[in-house]
Formats: sequence, C-alpha cells, structure tokens
Amino acid sequence: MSESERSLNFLEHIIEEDLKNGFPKDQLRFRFPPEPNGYLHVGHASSICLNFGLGLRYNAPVNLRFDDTNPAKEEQEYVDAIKRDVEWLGYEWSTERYASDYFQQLYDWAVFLIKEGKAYVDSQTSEEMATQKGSPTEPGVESPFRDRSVAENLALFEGMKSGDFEEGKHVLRAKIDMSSSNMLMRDPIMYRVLHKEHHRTNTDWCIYPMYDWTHGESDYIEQVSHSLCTLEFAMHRELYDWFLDQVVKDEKVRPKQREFARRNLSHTVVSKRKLLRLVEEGVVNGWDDPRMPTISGLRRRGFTPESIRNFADTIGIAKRENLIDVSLLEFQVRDHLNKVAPRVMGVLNPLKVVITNYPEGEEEWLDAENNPEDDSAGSRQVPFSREIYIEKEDFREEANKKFFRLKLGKEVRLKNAYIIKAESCTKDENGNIIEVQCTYDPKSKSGSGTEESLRKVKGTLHWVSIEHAIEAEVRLYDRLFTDESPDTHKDKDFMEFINPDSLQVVTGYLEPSLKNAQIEDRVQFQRLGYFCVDPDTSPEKLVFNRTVGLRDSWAKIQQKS
RNA sequence: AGACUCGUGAUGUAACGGUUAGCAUACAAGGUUUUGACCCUUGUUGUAAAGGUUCAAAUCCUUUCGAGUCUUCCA
Repeated sequence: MSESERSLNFLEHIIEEDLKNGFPKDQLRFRFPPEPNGYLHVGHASSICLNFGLGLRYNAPVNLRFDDTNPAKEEQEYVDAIKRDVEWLGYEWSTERYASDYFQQLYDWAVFLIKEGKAYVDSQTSEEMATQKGSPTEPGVESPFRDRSVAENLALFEGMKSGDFEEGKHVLRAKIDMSSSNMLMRDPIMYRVLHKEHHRTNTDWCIYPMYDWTHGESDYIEQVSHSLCTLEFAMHRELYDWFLDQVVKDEKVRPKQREFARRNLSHTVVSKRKLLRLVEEGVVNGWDDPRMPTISGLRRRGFTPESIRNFADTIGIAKRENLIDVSLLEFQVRDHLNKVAPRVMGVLNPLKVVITNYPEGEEEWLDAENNPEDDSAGSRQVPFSREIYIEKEDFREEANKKFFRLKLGKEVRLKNAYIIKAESCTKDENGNIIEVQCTYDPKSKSGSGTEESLRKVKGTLHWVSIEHAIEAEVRLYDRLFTDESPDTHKDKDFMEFINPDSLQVVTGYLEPSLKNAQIEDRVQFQRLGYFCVDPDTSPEKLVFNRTVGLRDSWAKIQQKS
C-alpha cells in the first residue's frame, strides 16, 4: 500500500485540519520524550514510530527529548540505551534535547508566576496537602499558605533554590482552583526540593520541576506543534494548557497536546516494575533477554527494525482500549525475514540416517539456493555424505498418507540433494528408533534435470551431513506468559502466568557454511523457523536464538486427528 | 458514584451523513511448491443496546449498558 493511499489515523486528521486552517506546514514539529529511567519497550516503539513517522510524512523535524526532571530515578546509562534503540529502529532525530536544559528558563517563568500571584510556596506536609485536596466528588480546601505575599513567596522560593531547606519542607504550587472537578487543577505542585545529584546538571539545582510544569513549557521552548502522548495524560491537558497560557506569546507556535491509546501487546507485561521483577527474580537473564518486550530484547531475539516499524504501521493508532495479539508482530517479522534471511539447513532433534548404497568415505558438495525470494542472493555448497541427520519427527515406521515425510518403503526428497527411500530401521532396547537405513537414487540429484530428479515426491526434508555438521547451542523461545493479559487479573499476580517452557536449549547440527556466522546474523533454518546469532557466541561456541517459527500447518493437521 | 475518554468480526484498524461496512492478521477450503514455509484463489464472522432526527445513520441527538483513566513532592 503506498503512503498516499493509506487512510489517515485520527492524529493525522487533526494535523490535516490544522493545516487546512492555515497552520504553516513548515512549522510542524514533533518530539519523542522518554524519561531516562529504564529501557524502552515495544510500547515505546509504537510511540517512536508514530512521532518519527509523522516527521517523515510531513517532512518535519522530530526532537529526541529526555524528560529528566527526577534525578532520583534517572541515569546516563538509560540515555545511551534509549539513543541506541531509537537509532536501531532506523530513525534520526533533529536535535537531542533535555528538559534539564530548560531548568533556568523554567525557574524564571516560575518567578514570573509568583509575581503574577499565580504561584505560591506551600509549607505543609504532603499528607496535609493530600487531605486538603479533597476527592473527585468533594471539593478541596485551600492551603493556609495560599495567600502568602509575593515577597514572602519570592524569598522562600529563592531559599528553596539555594538549598536552605530540606526535602519536603516547602513546595511551589500553582494557584488555580481547589474545587475543580479535575484533581490536577487543584493547585498542582510545580517544584519540589530534591537534594540529589542530577546526571547532567550535577548539583547545580536542588529544586526540580514536576512533569506538568515541565512538559508543555519544554514543548513550547522547542516549538513543538503537536505533542502526542498516551491517554492517561488526557486529564493533564487542561493543566498543560493552563501553564502554556501563562507564557505563550502570540507570534510563536502554541503546542497542542493530543492523546492516543497506549498499545498493549498480548502475552507480555511492560511496566518497569514488573519487568524489573522478571530480571531480579531470575525469570529472564536480563533486560535484553530475548523473551523481554524491551527493544533490546526484541533486537536480541532477532526482530528487525523493519518488522517493528511495519507492525506499528499496520496496527495503527486510535483512542480505544486494545490488546494486540502478539501474532501480528510475529507475522511482520516472518514477512520481512522471508524476504531477506538466507536459507540454511540445521537439524535440532537428530536422527541418524545411513544411505546404504552411497559409497563409504565419499562426499560431494551440492548447490543450494540461498534465498528463493531473492535472485541476487546466489547459492552456496553443502556437503553430502553417507551418514546424515534428519529430524526425529520426520521419520515414522508407518503412517497414514497425510504424513508426507519419511516412512518405511516410501521416498522423500532431501532438500538440494537426492531422493531417498527408507528400507529399515534399528531401535534401542527401549524401542526408540536410533537409526534409519535408506537407499538413494543416484540419478535424482536436485537440479540435474534428469527424469529421475524431476520425479514428484510429496515430502522434502532438510538434513545435514554428520561428518561435516557443526554444533551450536540453539535457544528456542516461546512466549513468556501463558495468559494473554497477565497483569490485568485483579486477584492474581502476573508471575502466576509465567510459561515454564519459555526457553528450551538444544544442541543443533548445522551445515558448515554457518561456521563464520556473525553476531546478529539472521537466517532461516529451513522448515524450522528464523534464527539469529546471539551475542553469547564465541569462537568456540555458536549460539542461535529462534526468533520465530515458520507457520506450521502440519502441527494443525496433527492436532485435529 | 464526580469529571474525562472510549465501545466496528477472533485481533488491530478504516469509512468524517450517501455503494454489497474496506484493509491487514486469524480461521477455513482449494491451487502451487525441491521449505506442510512463502505465494495465488475463494470463503467465514462485525457497527454494544434501545429510541429519535433524516429520503438516507457506524457516523448526528437522547437514554441505557460496558470498559478505561484521574484522587503520588513519578513521568
């Protein structure tokens, strides 16, 4: 679908409307404003794609702004991780900004508000203020400090800034309306004292502005035209606008906050606290564990930036509650990897096959197409010999005709190689099949063009020559939670829904072309799925992660019977 | 319950008073295939409910029902 045909989402409609009403297109500006207090996750990815996508669509700048107003939780490490993730997704920000860049301006404006009689220093405890705040149905009562003189407010605020007071002693509040039906308008706090070192401003400040006071003004300073955030900030809009009203100049762009529904992905959790528990309780192996919904986790799992962007595009954006099935994401990664991932062969659950009429000690190298979806991908050679591995699931002594794979007396095609026929098999003392003896048709070589090679055989198996196979650790991932919405149960902890089989580690036997695979390389193990090379890989040991399996209609057929 | 936001198939989204409510996924049937993949064809399920306005309503109005958000010196 071309960009121009795509239907508009409600935010694009708003922008189009603004443009129609005379807002200059070249003044469109967006921003992505993460707080650097943790790792970005798939929900942020949607927001990134939304904001940067609008930037691309309207050829407008997009700032990356760190909302770093709470030094207690923020660290440089997160700033770096966030920048890496945004870059990895393939976006370029116009300028890198920090709310902390605006501390002085924000302070000056706060002084201005005090002078205007629109802000005051409150010297009560937080408990006192909380009780005075009232409830949604009951109006609040005004603080006894609400009518302090401008001079006194100025002096106290100056004292707060200079470090004369300990934390909690005083706060600066906006003087709005203690009986507003919107709790946020009941004299919200603008500044609190925090004797904490900030990762950028160090000890320059010991008062820090609150989110509401900071965000709109930062948007204004940066001249962001459309400030997009999630629905939980809808109620904040009134305050956002009130704060803007105090400082906006007519000739400048007045930012407009609009809210969209956060994207919820099934079978996962994204709250920082919950993710942290998964890490701390050892359910996963870190923030970038391939089962984590963090962008770093998705990256390590083998997801491509394109697939995540396409995912964000297809799910779109709206205002209603949603729970997006993770299979939509999986479809996107299969769709992309199908086009770009080289095909290789690897066996994860090996069963030995001996081709009895193939000469002992002989080997030959057969042509194998790298990617049928991509003509430019070329081909490689894979070794064939008398003893090979196939998957255990691909052989049965006997089976009905729905089973296209190898069974006694029947033929299958070995991908890129010959047609073989199962003659007999041997079992161990427990009755487990440990080896299959086959014969091959020497004239049936793939691509040879002989009559025999053109023979239609229903099943095609992947395989690997035992002698040439290289071993690798293969990590098979499944969804982390068995419940589609693990953290929405009132009476149950989300940890109760952990999938005990979310990780299975096996030894895989791979074709030798994989010997020099590099970290983050992505391939398709034919008939199995898409895999990528994990950073745990060393010269001694190859490690693969399964990104996602192939669609498996055989599994469905089996389930039915 | 006060305010705010929102209800379109199994999931996500579109239609901005005017075709048989579209698209993607999912599911199903068939075709193709040296991957039971991909691809192709066809099919299946939907406007929360009730009223009203209108020649015409998913769309506008009213009511009901349902969901979410808000009551942190977090963002």
